[in-house]
Amino acid sequence: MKRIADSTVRRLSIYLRFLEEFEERGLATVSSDALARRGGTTSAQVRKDLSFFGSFGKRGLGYSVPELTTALREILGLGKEWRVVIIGAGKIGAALAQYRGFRQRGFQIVAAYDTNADKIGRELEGILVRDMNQLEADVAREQPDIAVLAIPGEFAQAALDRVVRAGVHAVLNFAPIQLNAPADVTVKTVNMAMELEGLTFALTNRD
Amino acid sequence: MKRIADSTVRRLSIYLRFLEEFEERGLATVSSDALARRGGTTSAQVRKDLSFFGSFGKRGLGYSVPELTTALREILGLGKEWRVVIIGAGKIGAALAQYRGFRQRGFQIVAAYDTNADKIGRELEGILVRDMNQLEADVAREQPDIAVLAIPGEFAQAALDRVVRAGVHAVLNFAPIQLNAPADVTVKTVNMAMELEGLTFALTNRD
DNA sequence: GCTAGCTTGTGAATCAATTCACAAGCCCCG
DNA sequence: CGGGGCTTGTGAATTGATTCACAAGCTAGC
Repeated sequence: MKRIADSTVRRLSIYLRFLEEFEERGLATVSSDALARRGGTTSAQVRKDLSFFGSFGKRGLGYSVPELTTALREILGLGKEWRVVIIGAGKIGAALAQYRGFRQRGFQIVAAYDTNADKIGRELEGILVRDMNQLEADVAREQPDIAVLAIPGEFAQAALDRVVRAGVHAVLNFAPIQLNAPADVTVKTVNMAMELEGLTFALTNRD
Repeated sequence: MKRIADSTVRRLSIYLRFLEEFEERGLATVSSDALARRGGTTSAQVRKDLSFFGSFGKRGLGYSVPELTTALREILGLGKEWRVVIIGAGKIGAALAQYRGFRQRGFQIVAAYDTNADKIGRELEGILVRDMNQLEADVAREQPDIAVLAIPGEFAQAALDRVVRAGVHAVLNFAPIQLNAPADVTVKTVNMAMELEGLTFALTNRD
């Protein structure tokens, strides 16, 4: 398949959210223009994005809301239940563990890990906190799909290396640091410091 | 000034982080190539990014680490102390309130707000939780620069409208929802669901 | 079953971002 | 104090993403 741009995938995510909203409101069909308006983009963009994956609409009518919803779920890989482990049972780990959208969208949090003896054995929002030393053995047995790094920056690269070596191919990183991973591993970093600097830049260079 | 792309600003943030690292290690100068290698980009990209803002290097030698650090801080608007309010004193609000990088980089958290009577008046990581009803009066008096939305999606647009009406021009949104704001307000959204879907897309369409 | 009115899907055109490539400039060494 | 070895800064070229624009196709109404 032709390489799909990151920006396209992000927009597909957005469209899916709107489709779910439309579905709730009982709409049967939706036009590329309606989707575009709702999402602050253009109808041509919507159609182009979808065209990478096939033909989902009916000319003159638009897209069937349930059909396009299903198609997007499939494209985004939301058809199966994904197993997630959280590395780090601190405040961020806790916020993630209780995040509704996680379970709602078919992500099952298998376990959390920490090195702090006070935390190991306790529960974090109903999820058992395990000893980081068990990580490799557990991953080999339970084959989680995604690891979430919720630990300080100075430990993040080492933790990434460990989960990668153990066989995880997708990592969501909350540590404010640039990580290096092999090409067959996808890493997405959520870096609050960077977002804040985007804001201060905008504030400083306004008008 | 020519409009600067978002991607450029993000990279400047990254460079700044590396420069701080280099400064700690005591390096006096750094070449665009060294910065590029550290950050997974190209030396031409680094030079082009910087060239939008001026000329910071010496040919044949590279960039003075402290000088470029200072220049980037200035460009990104990190020269002053910014005042931040957190809307929502739940788990995410708590994780943000205790986030080290926040204070370290000159962001002062002024207050948190919630509508839940049980939370109002308590402290969240040392920050007073105030009644959401006071928001407008407080903002008028204290003039915070940035509002962070750490509330469920269904309340986010209303909260955004309120902080904007009160005079805030920069918002960091953690609610998993697309927000609409006037052109003179910058909104950055951190949407975990979207990042996760980027991962499942990659996992699904791998090889 | 024909026409009017929409809306899709997609090449072509435009706009934006990245990479190339090289003259200009600086430093160090002899 | 002149030449060799680097590295910057930047137009030009390339690559990538978005927007345009229109033929093709569907629906509804009569």
